[in-house]
Amino acid sequence: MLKQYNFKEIEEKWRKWWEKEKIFKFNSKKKGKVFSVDTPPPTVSGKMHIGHAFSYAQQDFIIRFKRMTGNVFYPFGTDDNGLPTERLIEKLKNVKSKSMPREDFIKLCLDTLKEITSDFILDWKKLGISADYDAYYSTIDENSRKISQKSFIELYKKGLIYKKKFPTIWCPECQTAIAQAELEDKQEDSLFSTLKFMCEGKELLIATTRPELLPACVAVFVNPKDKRHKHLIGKKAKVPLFDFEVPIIEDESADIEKGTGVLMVCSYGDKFDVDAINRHKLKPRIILNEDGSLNFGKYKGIKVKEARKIILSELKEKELIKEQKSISHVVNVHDKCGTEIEFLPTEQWFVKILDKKKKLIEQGKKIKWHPEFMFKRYENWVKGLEWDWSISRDRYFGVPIPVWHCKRCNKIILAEEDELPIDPMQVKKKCICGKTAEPEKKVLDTWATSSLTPQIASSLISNKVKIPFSLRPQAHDIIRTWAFYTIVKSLYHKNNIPWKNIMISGFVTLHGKKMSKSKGNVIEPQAILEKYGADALRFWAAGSKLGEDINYQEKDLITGKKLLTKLWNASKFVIMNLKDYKLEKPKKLEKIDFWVLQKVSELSNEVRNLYEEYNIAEARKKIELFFWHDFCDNYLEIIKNRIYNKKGREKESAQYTLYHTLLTILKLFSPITPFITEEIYQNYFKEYEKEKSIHISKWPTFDIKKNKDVEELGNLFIEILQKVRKYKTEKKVSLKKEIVLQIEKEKLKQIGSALEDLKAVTNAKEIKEGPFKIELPNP
RNA sequence: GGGCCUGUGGUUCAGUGGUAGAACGUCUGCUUCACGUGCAGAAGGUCCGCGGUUCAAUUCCGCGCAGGCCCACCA
Repeated sequence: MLKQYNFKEIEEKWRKWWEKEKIFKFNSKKKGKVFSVDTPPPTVSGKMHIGHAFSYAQQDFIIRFKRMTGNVFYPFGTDDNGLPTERLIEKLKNVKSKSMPREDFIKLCLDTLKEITSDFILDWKKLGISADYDAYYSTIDENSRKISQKSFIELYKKGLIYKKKFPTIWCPECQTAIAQAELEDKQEDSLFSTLKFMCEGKELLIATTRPELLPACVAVFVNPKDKRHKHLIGKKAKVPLFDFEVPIIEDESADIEKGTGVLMVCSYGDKFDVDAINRHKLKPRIILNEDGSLNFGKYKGIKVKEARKIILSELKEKELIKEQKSISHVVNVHDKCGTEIEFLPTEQWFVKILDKKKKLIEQGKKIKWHPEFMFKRYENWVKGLEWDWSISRDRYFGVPIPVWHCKRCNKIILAEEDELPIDPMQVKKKCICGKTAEPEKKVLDTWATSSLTPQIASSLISNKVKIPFSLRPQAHDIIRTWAFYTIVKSLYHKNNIPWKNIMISGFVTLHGKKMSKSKGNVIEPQAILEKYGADALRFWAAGSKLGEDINYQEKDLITGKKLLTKLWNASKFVIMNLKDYKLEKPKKLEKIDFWVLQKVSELSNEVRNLYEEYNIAEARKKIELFFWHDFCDNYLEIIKNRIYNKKGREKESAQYTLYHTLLTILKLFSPITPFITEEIYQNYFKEYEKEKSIHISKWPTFDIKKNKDVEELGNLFIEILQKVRKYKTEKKVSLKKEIVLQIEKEKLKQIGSALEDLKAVTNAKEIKEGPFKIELPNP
């Protein structure tokens, strides 16, 4: 100790020591109620990003606090299968999964993950995330696969999972079905063309942005209330360029105001088309392949966007376009790759959710949301659901769906529980009819597994922690996926909520804008760790209200670093002056000492309540204000005289106060800045305190009865001190300049035995009785 | 179009039914004895606008305006 504070050296030292000594290892025998955390398993992606750093830091504050008031189960996992992982591996290894043998690609994924995962996790450790890294899972490991497949089988048996051939949301880039939750908006420029359909020799105008779907047109809708078009109902319309006829049908959904009031229905332009075609039992014309290319005639193999151009120019050539204008509209794209989605009828597996919306909202209500308004986002999402949860993906690297189909009798054969985990591609099964069954090739979407993280985490410790867990921490962007799906699974499997509390972090923005790689406004946490250290980064993350976005500014990290320096220097001073401290409580405490102990005791309780309420920012502010101003600027100045010049009880009283006040400050700060507080604790307090690490020490409590007189004395004392300081500043003299002080009789009486302290800290030559007055002595 | 969030000194943000706070920035001053990465002091705000409830509104309610996020709109 007692040198310059070197965060790099110190943070690395304690990170390694915590790990070696297993300070954060879960111990089911430890006393106290277990606070269990359904830790978010980050998607393996090479590097931690700033949003991770922000939200994991926020959850770690709560968890480190909880550890000081009880027992904690804080596992750690990585989410490393499914589309995001496939895309990562494709990028890292410059391959395409669909152009490789399935087995080879899976092996490449597993091997690559082995290479990169430990480096990836290291970022979390560097940030000081106090998880039990031994309680580790990967969402593709054997145990997770088993739990995930078991869940599939259970839900299938309960009739909550079904398979259906249905036009579903399809990504032509990733060539798989995806779920509603994976859609994103994207603003796109487009041409809005009014085309000439024909009906009984007359032009029938229909506007569209998707002329390439003309060959998939199956009907034309008009509104029965539309006087202009009513007479057309029941007749046929001829599709321009392709010259086939489709029925004109009355349907209320045709908006009289929109476009020309006439609407073409294609298989499939959007969700509306899917519903319309089902409603009228029309026969779809499927013109798209799975890779988004057209499948017929001279357009064979041409991708949608290219085909659109060709068809438009052909329409133009034949003068079939009445009118055309450029518009900008919003289209749905796949969140993983930004590709416009299509609707393709494929056979997929779904979890029933649409008929349980009400129940799912009720479940959400039973959970305590921090902040509360985040529940609304959940509720809105559930209310707006239009599809059952599509869980199958036409990909390779995921948890296999543990079923076989018999082509002869159309039966589904489920894997037995004791075979799990199983890859149906590797195991032959016979149907009872005797025929060899076909293995299911599709895999489960990654959310189908990560929605089981409470079960997976619990299984790591022989299910010693039950569902519901105490807390799910996560960011708000995945309420509609991770939070929602976990609530679904927990309801279906356990008829329970997955956790009692959910805390939701905001985003990190830069100049008010969301950070994103494409915008190029990304700040990397690794660079912050390098320059300012984990404690400073955490201190920054502790400054924002839970759920609110935080606007990144480098100056906030400088503020954090300054706080750490101050904490270091103050501790240095205190410890230096505790060399001859006898560890005993003096028989009688000086009044000012009692005043500070009383304050720190109150602070400890307040901060405890704030942490309990997830109000980290307020807790940080309270500790900071007390530490910097009450403790450093005032108290340390006041007791310097007694420390330097006195002996015996007067000094011991100050030493006792210094010891307990500093230790308390360190403990209160320790959830936020774990490294520096551990360093100071280990350097001095460890010798006298029982606990091996400050992070497993008890939350400080004081056996102090609040004394109003002492509080008033303290306030008066500080008021006088401030007046003296102001006087000296205005006179432009040093704060150490000697003065003569005059104080009213009443107040002198109140100050009583603290007069000596007052005299010393104001450097008063004498304190006289009389109307309040400050004077510089005559030269 | 619907839902939610935000709007407070130059900047970033706390906060409260009764004189408005912090950090940074700015200005002035102060260095033997933890820290000048410090200490002391100061300047700086019709708390987005308009209504309503109230003895009292920056705070509660309603309506606007502005920004953000999510959803819907893709004829």
